Amino acid sequence: MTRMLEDMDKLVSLCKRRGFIFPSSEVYGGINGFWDYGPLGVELKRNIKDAWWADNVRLRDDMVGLDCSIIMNPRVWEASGHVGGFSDPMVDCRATKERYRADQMYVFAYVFPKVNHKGEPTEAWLAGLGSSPEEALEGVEKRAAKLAKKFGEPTGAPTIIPYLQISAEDREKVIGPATDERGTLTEPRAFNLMFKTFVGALESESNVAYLRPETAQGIFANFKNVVDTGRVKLPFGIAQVGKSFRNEINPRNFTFRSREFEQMEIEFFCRPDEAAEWYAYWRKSRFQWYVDLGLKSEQLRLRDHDPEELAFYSTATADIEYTFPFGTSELEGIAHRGDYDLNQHIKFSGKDLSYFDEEKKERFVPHVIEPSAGADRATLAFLCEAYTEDEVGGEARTVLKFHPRIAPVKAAVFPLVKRDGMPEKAEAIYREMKRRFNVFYDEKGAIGRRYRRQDEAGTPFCITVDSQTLADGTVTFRDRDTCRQWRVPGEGAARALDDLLQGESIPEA
RNA sequence: GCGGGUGUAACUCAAUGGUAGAGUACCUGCCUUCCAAGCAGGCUACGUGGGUUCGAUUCCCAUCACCCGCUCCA
Repeated sequence: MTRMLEDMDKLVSLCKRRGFIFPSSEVYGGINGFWDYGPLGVELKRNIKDAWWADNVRLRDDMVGLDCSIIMNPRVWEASGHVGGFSDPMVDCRATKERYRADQMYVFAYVFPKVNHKGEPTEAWLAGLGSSPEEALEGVEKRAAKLAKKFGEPTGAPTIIPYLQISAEDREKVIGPATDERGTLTEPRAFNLMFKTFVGALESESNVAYLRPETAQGIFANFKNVVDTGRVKLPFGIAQVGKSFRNEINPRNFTFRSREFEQMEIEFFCRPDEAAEWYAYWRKSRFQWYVDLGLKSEQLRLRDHDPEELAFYSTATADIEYTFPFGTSELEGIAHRGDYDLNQHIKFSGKDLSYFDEEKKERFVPHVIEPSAGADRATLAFLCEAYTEDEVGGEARTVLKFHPRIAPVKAAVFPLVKRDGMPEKAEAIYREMKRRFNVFYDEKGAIGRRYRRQDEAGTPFCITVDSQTLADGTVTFRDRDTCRQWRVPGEGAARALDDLLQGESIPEA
């Protein structure tokens, strides 16, 4: 009998109780949007990152790794578009996905003579862009003239209102600069996405720098270095795992949206004519990775973006989504980004970042497929998926059913009782295994209690030294999910554990 | 960002205008031959800062954190 985790509270308190995840700087009251990984959590997350690195980098012939600095030349963020509206209030258009500076947007309220069914004249609140109302009017006049054909000449000059002074109610009437639809503009918001800092002791505008909001740009910025030195040939990918920072307005849902988080990103470069194929490949391959590590349930899905949802430079994007207790959210995005990013860096850096194909004697800017995953989100999804409540011998138990590959502790070694030389035998096995696996030794309290403790930590196997061990040298192995036990020769215990961790199934009862 | 809620021990919760109690967990010892056993002992808390009051964990205000809904989400 298993049950899906129905709310996050249980997981949050388990994470705290067992040392997976703590609120950051908790003794000072915490800090919104930041979390710390405890002894078990750090092992879990590291195992997930290691699995990602092994499967996507080390075991492949077409991938190399990279580890870039978190603070980079601020021009990188101008090229990427992240620095565009820093500190200025911005307005988003829901229809066109464009973003405007609110202080450069003016609304022109026209009144046309044609009346509607209520007998009221037609109003049109047109938004225009410019550093002054006059400049903004230029773009708007044409659209007003078009409307005049339909509704008659406006009854006078339009009322000019800076967008920043529009009330929430009136905002619904405004027609965005690039649409004919009303009410698609959001309220003006300061967009301090990036954390700002200063390089050097002096805090002046000239030495402002940013903590990276994504690891991807470091890869693009190093594209030429890797091509020149890495002996790589298209198609190939560059992978990076590392911290990124976003000053989220509204961190929520445990670690899901944090201000400091860790990404696992790949930029896979290929010929433009092969990009669609590689996109399809990564879309499938990345989804399967989660399935193979245990996200087998219906909670996982792959969702293709609608055309109107795509960034303007992307021809296709898919999200790998997981249904958490708080809702369905993105674990990873796989985006076909075309040659947009490299071209941006070519433009801003003035350097040639094109690639010369020796075989075809062609020079071109490669296209890129970007599978971008969140390590913390993956960790959280694996925790939610693993969380199980069942019954053993009529007693409720909480167990984290992690895939052995990501389980923080691979096995626990116990003496059945603390006498007759059992602790010594058990500790010898523990010492031997510790050289290869993260294992745990425990001799305190009743055996059942020790098993349950390991269940809550997600330890897949427990190894117990008992009186029969003293007689014939065998130990018992106990499986976390079924509580089934079987005997294995003590000398072969490490190898037996290795086999089990490699996926060998447990013996039949 | 808006609205609502919560904040007492490691966890889950009580009580109280006169500084707090339980269960679980944890630690020590005894006992114990396989799934949270028992006995004895022990450690640990009123998020933070103000205010009212003779006295505040309790009332008020602020702040911080978390949760729920809306909003938002490169």
